[in-house]
Amino acid sequence: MSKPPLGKKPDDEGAAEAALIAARKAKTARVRERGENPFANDVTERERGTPLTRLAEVRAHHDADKRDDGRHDRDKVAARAARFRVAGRILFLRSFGAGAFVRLRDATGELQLYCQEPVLGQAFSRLEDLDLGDFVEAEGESMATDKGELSINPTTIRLLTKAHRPLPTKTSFKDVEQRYRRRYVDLVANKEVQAAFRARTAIVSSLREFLDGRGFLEVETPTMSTIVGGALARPFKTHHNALDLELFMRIAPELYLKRLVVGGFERVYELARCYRNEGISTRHNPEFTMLEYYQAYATYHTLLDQTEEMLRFVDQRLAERMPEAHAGWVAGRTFSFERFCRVPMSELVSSALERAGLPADVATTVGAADAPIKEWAKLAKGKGREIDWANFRKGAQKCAGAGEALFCAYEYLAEPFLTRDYRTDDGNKSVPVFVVDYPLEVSPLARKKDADGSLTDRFELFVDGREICNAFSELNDPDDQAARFEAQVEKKAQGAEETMDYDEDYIRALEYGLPPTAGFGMGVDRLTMLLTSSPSIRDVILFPLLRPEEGG
RNA sequence: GGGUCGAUAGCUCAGUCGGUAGAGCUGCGGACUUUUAAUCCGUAGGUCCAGGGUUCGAGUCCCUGUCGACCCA
Repeated sequence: MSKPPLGKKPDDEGAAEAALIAARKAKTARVRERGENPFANDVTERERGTPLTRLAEVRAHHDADKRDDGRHDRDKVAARAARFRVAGRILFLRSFGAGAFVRLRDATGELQLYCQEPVLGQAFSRLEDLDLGDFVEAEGESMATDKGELSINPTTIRLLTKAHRPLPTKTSFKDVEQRYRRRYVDLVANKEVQAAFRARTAIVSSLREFLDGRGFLEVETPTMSTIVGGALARPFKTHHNALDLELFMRIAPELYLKRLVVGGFERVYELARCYRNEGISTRHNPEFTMLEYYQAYATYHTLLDQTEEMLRFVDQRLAERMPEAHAGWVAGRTFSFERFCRVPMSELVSSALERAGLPADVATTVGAADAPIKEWAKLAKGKGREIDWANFRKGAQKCAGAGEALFCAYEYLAEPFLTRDYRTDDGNKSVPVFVVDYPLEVSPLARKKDADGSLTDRFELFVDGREICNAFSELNDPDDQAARFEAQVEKKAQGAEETMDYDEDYIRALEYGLPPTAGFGMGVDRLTMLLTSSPSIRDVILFPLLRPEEGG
């Protein structure tokens, strides 16, 4: 690292922080003067002659020595005492005249050292060079204090890694922006943060387990492509120099995965990092992870059942792997997976109208100049339903056909009230709702219903009012697909930004034959938010996109 | 894009009516041999987000901007 130019402040450090860092560096120098390495490396059994024991293993060794209150019995621990070499980060440091408590943490848990001058001898003075946040190694017999705290009574202790920057104090680290910018500090300082990310990993691995167990093949498809497809969203652009090619980061893996079904992989899935050049909010990060899977010889009905199964499976696995945290999250949940509802979109609209006390033709006449919107608003308000009439009307006026109008009506009349309208029998929790049978116009890749060509064999799942899954029976008629691409190109020509490109190679693939197939997509980030009761997507993405720091 | 709230010590936060910048924790020095947010004594630490305005005087009032959080689209 180079030094900052003269006259410029080093980073954003104030003088006070610089002083804290200088004080720690002085300790580093003292350690060096003693001939010790403040960034030691010789920690393995090969160098030390004894194995390093994880903190949880020390606890496990004395598991049977616990009293009824969960503390440790001094005599029992003494009877089973053994010598351990342990290492970890100092989370807590308190010294007395001739004694000191040092609480260590490693990935498995925490354990304290009870350091005594008579036992450590000259090495006791080394404690002066230790700070909160340092990594240390200690070796000694296990013991319990009078207060029943399992401890190590070290005969040796040494610094492994000096932390030059102070960790936040026990008042904790709450500045939300800094927590995201310095996630490494957030993870140390805020315990529940680690739990959310461990949950994310557990969720992803149980999704794999679920699909692998059903004969799905996990694949990886391109994240850069010359064509934008598979969803409706604005892409990021990039450039390949050697080929002088403008490329787009993928917004969805869909079209590649279906090509693989054409090729004979009848069940494929991808945990796909996707990129969408859109706003940032508590539910949106520019890069996010989507699970998509495709299953030949299945329909969206198959996937309705499978989705319920999958969500229950994942939640069950999470409960098994993180029982304590899971119990806490479940207690905070306002939804339940006990029962799911399946309702056609048109029915959602008509029943929403009924619940709001509105006439049946609202959806078709809201765009008209003489629509009695004030009157309707009054009616709906009387039923406790605040509808965004201004935007509803604007949206309705832009609708090209009956399908778009139905979708618009659903968006404003029904979707905002899903959690209110669909509840468990006791009324305490919301019930997840499958919104079934989407209009053709808003579903450019889904198969038309055989019985009604204005609708598609498609559903979305809303849990707790949030969209989690999108799935449909795939459109496999190449001519129909070509016509839908053309409609998208037409929209783009008229200025629409969220459209798909015409993908000739995909049409060619369909011409070779895509068997009847059902496809499924789910936001992994949003699922994790849901299961861990996290209010923001940034709580489940380790390094969310942030504006760069000044001078950084 | 619109609205609400916020930015003061390394961290968490006070700051009254506009009148010398505060606390706890952290740090540093000291006391203390079983602490769990220890306790006690001492001490250090500030571009009050930036710019402009009002005023004898602005952390405080006004305007503009930057950044952030939340809600809505």
